[in-house]
Amino acid sequence: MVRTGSARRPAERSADTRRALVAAACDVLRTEGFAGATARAIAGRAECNQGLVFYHFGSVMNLLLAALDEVSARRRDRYEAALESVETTSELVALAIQVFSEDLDSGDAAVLVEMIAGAASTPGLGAAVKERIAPWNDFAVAALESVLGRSPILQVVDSAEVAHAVVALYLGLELLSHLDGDRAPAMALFSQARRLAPIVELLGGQLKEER
Amino acid sequence: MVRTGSARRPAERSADTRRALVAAACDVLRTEGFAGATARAIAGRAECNQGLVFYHFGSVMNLLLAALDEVSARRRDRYEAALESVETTSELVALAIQVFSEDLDSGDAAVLVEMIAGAASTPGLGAAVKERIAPWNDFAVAALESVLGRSPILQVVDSAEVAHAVVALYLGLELLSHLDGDRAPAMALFSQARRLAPIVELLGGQLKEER
DNA sequence: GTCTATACTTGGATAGAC
DNA sequence: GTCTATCCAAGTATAGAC
Repeated sequence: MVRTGSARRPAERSADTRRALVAAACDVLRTEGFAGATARAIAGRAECNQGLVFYHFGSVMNLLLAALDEVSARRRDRYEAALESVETTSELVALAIQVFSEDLDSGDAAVLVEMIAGAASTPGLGAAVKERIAPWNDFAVAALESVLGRSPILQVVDSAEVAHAVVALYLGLELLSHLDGDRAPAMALFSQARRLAPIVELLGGQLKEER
Repeated sequence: MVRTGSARRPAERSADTRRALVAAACDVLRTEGFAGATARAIAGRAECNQGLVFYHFGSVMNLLLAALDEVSARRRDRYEAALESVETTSELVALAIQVFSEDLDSGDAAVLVEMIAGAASTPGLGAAVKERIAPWNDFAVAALESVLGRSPILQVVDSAEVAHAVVALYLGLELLSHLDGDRAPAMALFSQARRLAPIVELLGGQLKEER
């Protein structure tokens, strides 16, 4: 018989606590920002003792990086799965909008932004965050190239640079939505993008007949 | 005879100190981020006593807001002056690139980003920052409308939404450049935009002959 | 107006009991 | 593994001397 709930085997309890702390770290980063992400605030949110932050992660910074890892891994999986089903520019735009919306709602984008903006305050944190951002950029490049692969549009724009712009736009929209406490402007932009996608498709010579 | 340097009339010394603290606050926000912008760090950078932060501004947060005011006012003046001489889309893009580059180099963009990202950690700060962002958005809208005024392009995109996207892109590019310690990707994007501007001009029916 | 000194608070981190 | 208690450093803010 396997017991459930809070009374489990030690190894499981430990894993539960780690998970709770990581989840709480994401939560606090989202709601209180990097400057508010203290050991006590996070442990309080996880409803566990403050000392456990240091027992499990050694330092607050390591816990925050673990939170960033968690978010990065979760999103990469989501992105890659979604990308499989995309072939046209319109579909890519729809996917991007879907994924952006999810990240704004879940707070994953906020975690990313707070860690990037907070990186300035701790030596070495910048490099660690940078490593964890790379997959997001790589995904954007891959997504663009999988769709624009043989399109003449690549003769006029560079996919790596467009990907960089898309990531920047993503981060900036999160900053503004979070400040406003209002996702409406981002959503309005998305619906414009949705309407414009077929036009880009046309310009790129990606009419359905040509595939 | 007017004395210069550090020995001046009391009122001038006071103003000098305030200016030094505001400048130091910008500097620290840029290099240490919001979380590193403490009274001691700022006073140290200004080479004055820590207690003067509270004498002149009452609290660290007020000083940071004064720094944001300073940056906002300075940039608004710069933008408005530059906007006067702009008529075509190509000119607008060139202006935007010029202004973006200046803000990345001077660190004004970093001040803005750090204050927005840091706003989450202090109740009430979000609203204060939001007020100070409004002019930036207003400028972007005015710039777009002054150029696209009678262009048919406004029948397919909304200038307020495009302006929002431009501001978001601006903030996102700052986040990424700052993390990378490298403005090259942003600059590469700018040069792409410069090449693409004439195409947009063409699509928008803004050929020189038509003016 | 500025400086020194200091009260008070919060946060990172560790030791030791359970 | 978790909790209590505690140390120490850093931060905000104020009082009082100059």
